[in-house]
Amino acid sequence: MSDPIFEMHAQVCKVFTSPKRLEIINAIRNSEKSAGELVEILKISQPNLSQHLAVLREKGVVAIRKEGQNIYYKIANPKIIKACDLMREVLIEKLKQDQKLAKELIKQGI
Amino acid sequence: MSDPIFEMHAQVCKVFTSPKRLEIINAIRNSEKSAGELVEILKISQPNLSQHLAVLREKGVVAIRKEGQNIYYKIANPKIIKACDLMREVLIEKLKQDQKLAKELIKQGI
DNA sequence: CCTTTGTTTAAGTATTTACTAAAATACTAA
DNA sequence: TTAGTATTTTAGTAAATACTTAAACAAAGG
Repeated sequence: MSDPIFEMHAQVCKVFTSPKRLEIINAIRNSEKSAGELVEILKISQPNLSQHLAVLREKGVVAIRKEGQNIYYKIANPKIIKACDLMREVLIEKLKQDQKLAKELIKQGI
Repeated sequence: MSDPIFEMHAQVCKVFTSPKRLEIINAIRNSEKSAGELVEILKISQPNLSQHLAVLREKGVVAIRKEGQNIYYKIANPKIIKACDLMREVLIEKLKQDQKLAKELIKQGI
């Protein structure tokens, strides 16, 4: 077994490893949304959405507010958005770099 | 299938979801290390380490330098370290918050 | 109480990921 | 070329994750 802090750290980061969870995080980054609203936005089944929300809750990256029959979700810590955005930038920069390399190879006729 | 950008974003973030990969990232955050050195540090088998390095390479988060028989690994983009550190802070803050809540409950005698 | 609406949980299956052991590749030096 | 060291790749298996369907739970209104 690895050091428990690395273990926990890895567990928290699992919130980012599903495109649907990333879409949820993106949908609630500026304003809270109910589970029903998220179903509309993501266009997935309610149980599937609910399971992804459960992952986000268990890892503590979302906070909830109950109002009547609705449950509203929001991001628990703004650092989550910062980290998420940074990784998006890493991806974009890598894609640009790959594209640049590809162009150079084509120019050289390889 | 989700939007390809969320799909790719999720793929990149998989580098953070193994405690061993986090330990590798931590080990090379300040200075490059060879695969052999990393085996020493992590205390895992060379094939297992090599597989984790392969994940890091495929996602483009590490850069390599070959020197003789050795292959040195370093972080490809400092934003990866920033994102990793932010998620660590999110974890720490959550642990502190949980601890605080637990204390309050005990004080109330619940 | 019964029904409706919003949401979660459970069960089953398919896919993905991680680990172990064995084999292969790459480079260096004798 | 042969041997030795560093590293990766492959194959097989065990464990974790994601999705679908069906069932359960919770709150509100008639």
